[in-house]
Amino acid sequence: MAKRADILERFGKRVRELRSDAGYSQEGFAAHAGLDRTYQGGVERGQRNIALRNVEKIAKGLKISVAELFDGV
Amino acid sequence: MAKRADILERFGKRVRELRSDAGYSQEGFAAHAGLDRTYQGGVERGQRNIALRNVEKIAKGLKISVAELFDGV
DNA sequence: TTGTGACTTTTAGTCCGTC
DNA sequence: GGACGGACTAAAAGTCACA
Repeated sequence: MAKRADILERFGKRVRELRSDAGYSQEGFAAHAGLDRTYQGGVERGQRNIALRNVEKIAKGLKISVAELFDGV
Repeated sequence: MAKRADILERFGKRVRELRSDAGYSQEGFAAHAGLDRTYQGGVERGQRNIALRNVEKIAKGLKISVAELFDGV
């Protein structure tokens, strides 16, 4: 599958920025958002083709909209 | 799993609007975006928890950014 | 032109761990 | 605090025939 991971990488990078700006560790944020800690790490590394429901969990965990989460992605 | 399908439904509705505003049928758009006709239909009906790579296909098919696609969702 | 159920294959997503 | 691996289960991807 995996052609170029760009959208996943850009998304992961964006999540990492927002998550760390919010003062969370990966593990802390994952617990907060209701995700697995290894999954969160994989998303931030651009290795996970995350589905919409989990995108929403991240947006909610960051207290922003999904559109904002994709801003610049 | 499935709590309320809202994000999927709202996303599907948004896709349907944009797709039909762009003058495409489901079938025509699906072919254009590289998806199956019935898959596209399922997305628009909020029945598919679509992952990021396919979200991107739809955004590209509509010639907008993913952030724009989620605008108002 | 779209909805829908059913189906197989692939991958998302969880959970254990180590470095 | 984060990267990464293995093994597993749940669910997404993708396709079909029929309404």
